[in-house]
Amino acid sequence: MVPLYILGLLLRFGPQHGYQIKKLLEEQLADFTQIKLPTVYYHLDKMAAAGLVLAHTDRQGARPEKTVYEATPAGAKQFEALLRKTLNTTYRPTFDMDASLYFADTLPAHEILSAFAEAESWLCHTLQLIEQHKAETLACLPTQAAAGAGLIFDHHLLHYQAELTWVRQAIRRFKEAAPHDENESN
Amino acid sequence: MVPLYILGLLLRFGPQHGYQIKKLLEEQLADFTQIKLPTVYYHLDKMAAAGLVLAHTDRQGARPEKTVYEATPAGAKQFEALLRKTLNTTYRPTFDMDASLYFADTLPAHEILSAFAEAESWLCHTLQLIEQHKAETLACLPTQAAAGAGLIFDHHLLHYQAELTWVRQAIRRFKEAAPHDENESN
DNA sequence: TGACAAATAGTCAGCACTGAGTATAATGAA
DNA sequence: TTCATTATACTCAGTGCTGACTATTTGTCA
Repeated sequence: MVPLYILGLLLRFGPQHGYQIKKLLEEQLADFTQIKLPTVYYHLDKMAAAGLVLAHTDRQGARPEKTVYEATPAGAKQFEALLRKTLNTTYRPTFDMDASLYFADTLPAHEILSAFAEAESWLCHTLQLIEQHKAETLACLPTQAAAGAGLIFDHHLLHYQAELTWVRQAIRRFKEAAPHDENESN
Repeated sequence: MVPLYILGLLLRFGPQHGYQIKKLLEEQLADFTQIKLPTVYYHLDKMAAAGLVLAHTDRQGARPEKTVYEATPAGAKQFEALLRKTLNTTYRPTFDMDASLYFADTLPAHEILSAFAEAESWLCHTLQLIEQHKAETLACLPTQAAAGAGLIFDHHLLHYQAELTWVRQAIRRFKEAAPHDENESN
């Protein structure tokens, strides 16, 4: 995943510092990835060793030197290979929540319910946020790029929507199972 | 995640070998986690060092010795803490697919479409599989345990459903964008 | 009864990732 | 003018995970 993003950004926007790549990731993909700066450097170093990117340090005047990375032809080839591979990955989610539900009988019902209640409101809020980002982003993007971006936004929206549906279902079921113990406040 | 599962299983089913824990994970949670055997041992060792589990090797006759792990009271406490923490984790998905869509303009439309077509049929198939597992599992489970398991199954079903909806939407959009080039077969 | 597969029970080296830290440059506020 | 943030640019040690390997035991079919 990470090498694909890095190579793609280098090819699309030209040579960059590690820090600039991180910034590009934030500007363009903040909602969809959480790649950290050391991760970027890790892969840049690795790809430099593999000849997929060229690292040349440049020094301007008395400034401290920076390292600029640039995709090589081998890198461009690798980018295409990764792109194809990624396109064919299958969806296989795992949810942390599931573990706690598997052991749900160990916890009092009201604790579970309050966790779910918070999840519900967070999801509502997040859905709105993403919807807003989508509108903003698509507004200032050329049409052919907007198509891909729009799909990515919808991908997340659909899954957040599904999560919300599920959380509400869970709340209903827990309320049915343990009709009412509202008076337990720790 | 993994320590939570391991401690929970040790507390629920009593002392176990590493291999037995792995088998329990497979029998009970195969659809929801893909924890590997070395991962189990890694965490058992760590938790043994931390005093959360007790490891005692037992030898029967001339057999080679095995290591049996058992949750300590400190382990039980840690289990509860992890359970609470996990219950309150927020849903934040990332999808590999998104990366390839972000660079979709680099690939010919028919390649993308065929990848999505395969994804669609795989999702349909998987949905049926999970539905079937759900029916089987819930049938042979006591009612209060079935509640948690049912929710976990529904969690996955809803998200696979969402993914399918999205894939179909994507296919429609790509077909609109690139009306017809059916005649490109590599 | 020997022979081959499958289950059982681990070990270990290596990879991906990141929190915490270092260090300088630009920018703004008092 | 000085001092504190913030932005820039990078390093490193430590964590979690797992593919590939080893080795024994237990069927099971010929």
